[in-house]
Amino acid sequence: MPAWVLHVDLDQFIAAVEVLRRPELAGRQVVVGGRGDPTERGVVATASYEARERGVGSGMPLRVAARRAPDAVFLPVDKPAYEAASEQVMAVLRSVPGVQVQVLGWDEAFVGASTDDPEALARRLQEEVLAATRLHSTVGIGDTTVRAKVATGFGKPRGVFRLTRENWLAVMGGRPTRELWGIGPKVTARLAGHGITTVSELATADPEVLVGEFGPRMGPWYRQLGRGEGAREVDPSPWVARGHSRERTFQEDISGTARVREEVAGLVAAVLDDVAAEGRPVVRVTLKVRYAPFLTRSHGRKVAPTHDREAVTGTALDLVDRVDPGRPVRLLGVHLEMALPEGAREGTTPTRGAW
DNA sequence: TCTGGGGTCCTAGGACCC
DNA sequence: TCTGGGGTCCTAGGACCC
Repeated sequence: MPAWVLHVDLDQFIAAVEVLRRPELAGRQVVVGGRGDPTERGVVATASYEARERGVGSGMPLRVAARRAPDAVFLPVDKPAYEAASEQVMAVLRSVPGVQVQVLGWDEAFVGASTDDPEALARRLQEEVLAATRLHSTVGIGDTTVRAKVATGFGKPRGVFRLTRENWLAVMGGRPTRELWGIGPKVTARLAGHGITTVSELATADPEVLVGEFGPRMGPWYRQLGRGEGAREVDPSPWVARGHSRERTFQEDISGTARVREEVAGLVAAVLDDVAAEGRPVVRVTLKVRYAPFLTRSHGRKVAPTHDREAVTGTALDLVDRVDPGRPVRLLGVHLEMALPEGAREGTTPTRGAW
């Protein structure tokens, strides 16, 4: 039996979870983001289809969303609720016999399986997730992770779509490179500078041109993306975080070394709690500063592997010395990188989290 | 209109060493 | 006239994704 990769993606995940516990919101314009106050600094995490019709989309400042959809219901981001729903969904997927599950995020996962009828498996996954959680999903079927992920976009909402070596170029060849997973606005522009604007042009691009533009690693990888190639199997091994971070955008810019130190100390304490839960030592401390209006700088320092909270806090506070005391600060962030566990594998292809 | 938060990985350039 | 040079570590920034 042939091996398949299925990409399961929940439809409107965050908005759907909110509507499930507030049925009166069904059919209304719902915008989830920040603390749910559209007069505050913050952006849209998810908008319901009804809100999207008014031009509201992910990443948009809440203030703009409120202007476009003045009648929308604004809700705060409730991370624990989404995590709980996500765990339920993943448990359902894992309960299916003979499949391997690779979680990509709250609302999506790769499912690997050998079957003669991948569409039947896709429908079964959708039905079981719906029955257990009342959440609808779309499934992309592919012979690689890249094709499965892209296929999902053609199945939305609540559908199933198959993309393989046979139909990849017929379906994707004429489309813009931007539609590929991992190609954003910057790379799109750089490709266009070489006359490469479609997927088929990328698939057949001169490898030397791509290496010259993007380097020996990313150049060949982008060409592979254009061909829909990638991993043929899912990786079910447990996720091992490289680091943890906390950052905070202030509703009003702050200033003064004392205030900055106070905020940094609070952020470090929170991240240290996350790190402690994993039991691995800290090996690098990075302080992120966003000055008004929007200039971002980072200052990092490698440290000898340590579990000592005071040492880590001290390093973070030392880094505050690099903050310009004369500029108002809009955001502060602390990132702690941890030592990898013994035997952790290093990636062999460019992997943005999930590839 | 004014730009979140939590992640991952890659690259460039300087320091340092032999 | 001469400006070595390759490898590795560290840091800052960039790009992308959900």
